[in-house]
Amino acid sequence: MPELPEVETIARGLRKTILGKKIKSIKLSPCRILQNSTVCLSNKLNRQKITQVKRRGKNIILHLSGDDVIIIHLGMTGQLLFLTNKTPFGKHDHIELRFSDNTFLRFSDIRKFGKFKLAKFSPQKKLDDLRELGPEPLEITKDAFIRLLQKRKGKIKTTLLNQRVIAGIGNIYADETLFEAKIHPEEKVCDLGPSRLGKLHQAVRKILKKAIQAGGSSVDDYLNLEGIKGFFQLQHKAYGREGKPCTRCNTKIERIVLSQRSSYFCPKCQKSRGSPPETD
DNA sequence: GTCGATGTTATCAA
DNA sequence: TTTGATAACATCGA
Repeated sequence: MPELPEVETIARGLRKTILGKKIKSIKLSPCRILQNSTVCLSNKLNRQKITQVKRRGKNIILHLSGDDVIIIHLGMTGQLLFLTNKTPFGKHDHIELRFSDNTFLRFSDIRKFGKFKLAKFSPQKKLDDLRELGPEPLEITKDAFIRLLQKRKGKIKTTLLNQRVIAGIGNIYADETLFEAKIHPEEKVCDLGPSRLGKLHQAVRKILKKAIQAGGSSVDDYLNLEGIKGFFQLQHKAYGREGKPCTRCNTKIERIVLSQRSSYFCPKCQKSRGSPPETD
């Protein structure tokens, strides 16, 4: 499931493989992933160069030589693959850009929750798809993070998953982050207090950075551009570890359902304890 | 062969 | 305003 570290890994790969290349042709099988008409897409993309590759939350943004951008969201099972040989379209392959040096960028998506969209870019106006996103977790300062979260009413896990609050965190990194910060997923954000929110900010930075270094987590189907797995799943301490011993205290990791998703946590390390008295 | 789990976002209801 | 449920979709495993 591509979250910030996986998407960042892919964006870095794209800069190494397709930056500056010219689109020669495009191949697509119409489906809901495509947000534009196929005719319009082919016409507009032809002969354009990839001038910039960016990431915002879980979105990849390819800037083109005109004032167009391609916005890609991988959903749950979306994959981007860089190919140097012509290989036939499989059942789950949906879009392919062919570059003038006969290399290819292919978008595959088993469950078709991904998005591929061509949009107009202007430096003044934020793109529709990105406007509602909260700040980048690796860019926001500790003070701003605390101020941002203090306003929220819900449970901390649900809040971390909300892209409008903070962008790029999904189920895996929410669980890993809360484990690192020793916070129970069901704890109310407003009960955490500035000191524990500060710890959480630190944990978010630590976990996301380590995950990017490891090339992301390959839980069932994530692969990078070259088709290679990430390594961070080997360092997961909470996610997917129900019944296994906590790496800190040996207590069995528990699983509960929150916002219709699994939440894994250590019942001993991550006790709900409300706001401790603040000394300052 | 059926059913539940997987987890992202848009949309709609409360 | 905010939260919660549901649908979109395909595969895997019990």
